[in-house]
Amino acid sequence: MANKSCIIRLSRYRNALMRLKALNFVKVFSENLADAARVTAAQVRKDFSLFGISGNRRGGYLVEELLEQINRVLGKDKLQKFIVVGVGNIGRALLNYPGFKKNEIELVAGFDIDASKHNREAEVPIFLLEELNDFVKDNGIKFGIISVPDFAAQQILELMIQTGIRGILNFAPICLKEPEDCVIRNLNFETELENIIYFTNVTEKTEVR
Amino acid sequence: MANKSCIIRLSRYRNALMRLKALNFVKVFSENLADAARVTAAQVRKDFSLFGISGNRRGGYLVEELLEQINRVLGKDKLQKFIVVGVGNIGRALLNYPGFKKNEIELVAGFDIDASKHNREAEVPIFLLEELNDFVKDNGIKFGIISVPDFAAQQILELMIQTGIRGILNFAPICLKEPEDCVIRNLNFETELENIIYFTNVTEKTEVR
DNA sequence: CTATTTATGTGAAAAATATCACAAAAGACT
DNA sequence: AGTCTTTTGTGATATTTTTCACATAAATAG
Ligand SMILES: NC(=O)c1ccc[n+]([C@@H]2O[C@H](COP(=O)([O-])OP(=O)(O)OC[C@H]3O[C@@H](n4cnc5c(N)ncnc54)[C@H](O)[C@@H]3O)[C@@H](O)[C@H]2O)c1
Ligand SMILES: NC(=O)c1ccc[n+]([C@@H]2O[C@H](COP(=O)([O-])OP(=O)(O)OC[C@H]3O[C@@H](n4cnc5c(N)ncnc54)[C@H](O)[C@@H]3O)[C@@H](O)[C@H]2O)c1
Repeated sequence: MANKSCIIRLSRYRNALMRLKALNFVKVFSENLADAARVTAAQVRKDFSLFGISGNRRGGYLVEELLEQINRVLGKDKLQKFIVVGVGNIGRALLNYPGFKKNEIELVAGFDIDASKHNREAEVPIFLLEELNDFVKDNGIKFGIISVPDFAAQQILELMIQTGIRGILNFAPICLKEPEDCVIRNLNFETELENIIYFTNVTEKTEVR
Repeated sequence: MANKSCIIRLSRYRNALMRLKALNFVKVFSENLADAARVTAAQVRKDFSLFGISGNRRGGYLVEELLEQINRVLGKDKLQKFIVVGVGNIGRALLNYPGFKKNEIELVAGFDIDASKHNREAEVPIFLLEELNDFVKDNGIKFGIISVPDFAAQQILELMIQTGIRGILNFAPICLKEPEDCVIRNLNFETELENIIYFTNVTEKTEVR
């Protein structure tokens, strides 16, 4: 089975292809995609090979066709709906972001315990947490985003699982455990910053060669 | 040299240790840290071994001491200052987040081309983009965050490099290339969501075993 | 129509990363 | 003081991931 980094790369190829398409490009070479995704050309071709995606020898790949094939792999052939729990700074930023819609991702509703965030008339409605269960079940939602404070994250995870959510992006700085039948990706900005700090310092020291 | 995932894990161990410390725990075992970071105990010990971090056979590790050692590795023994370019939804969320301060990370200023975002009296001041160069040089800032729209990202990267910034977290959905002497981490929410969509669908299909 | 060029597709090789498994150290118990 | 128990620390081993390198197919040119 494909691994996580492989799928990240597919997303990046896709991103590049969308831009090329917008510029009316017809063909693209593994070399080009490699540049866009910051990997080697061999990696690009190997990734495609894994999913049986093929181009034309000598002619490279047709942008339109390749995009379609990647879309199929990534489940972008249909709109994917997410709900957001925790409508604070991050939650709001996500709900306001217009870029998702262009990519077959839709954040359909927000949920919060704070009644002052409640607004069922908004373009993307914000409901009370108690309404989560019914909403998810009625609308067959499979995906959720956790953007509540750390101490509430585990509890929200359990609630989401109960309602039937199967894939979660977690912004709380707690490493949530993947239950049996659910995929979780923990994103921690602080960890990202610490990574940058470490590698910046290391390369500075290493440079004295 | 340590790799990226290894440093991510160190951050996670650190996060867990901070919580244990707050609860007045004195000792911790590799098994405990493994649980917190969702890895194996052998991995934890191997990671420590790589940095010459050692505990007491039989006695595990002393929380306080271990924390200090990890802090040293991660550069958390002194405050690390970041600037943020692009004070929109994401930029604002970051600048408002109080959690960074507790972890020796400080976002010291924001910069934006939009004059209406400008506010040099705010707790964290927001300056005009033109002021970036002097500010970074005068204050010896090494780290930056890019949270401008995708079309502006490359240009901001180049500007940051010129001013002397050496480590960057990029939120724009463009895979920026690492220049020679600079570390860049590209974070793309859409890619993260696509990852979740893919693996949720795959595990659903795989489950029919 | 044949030769040449060029980019793909993919096994084989190499490199990177994670796991195993167990000797060694140190506290606990008698 | 000696034995037992438990957990670390780390070479050896296994697995995963990436890169290499080249045969193969298609397009172009002569
Ligand atoms: N803002 C940042 O830049 C940033 C940086 C790093 C990490 N994070 C993490 O991301 C998460 C969200 O951050 P934020 O800045 O948006 O926080 P925030 O405090 O602005 O918003 C949190 C929201 O969650 C709601 N909430 C609290 N408990 C809830 C519950 N049980 N159920 C439903 N809603 C609940 C609150 O009412 C609030 O609206 C936090 O875990 C934070 O640690 C944020
Ligand atoms: N908000 C989200 O949830 C989300 C999700 C995915 C990706 N992103 C990406 O993160 C980045 C920031 O998103 P956002 O929602 O905060 O956008 P935003 O539009 O709210 O804010 C962008 C800010 O950048 C400023 N800006 C524009 N050009 C600039 C320049 N050349 N120099 C300095 N400032 C400049 C604008 O004035 C604005 O204040 C974007 O690249 C976006 O694609 C955001």
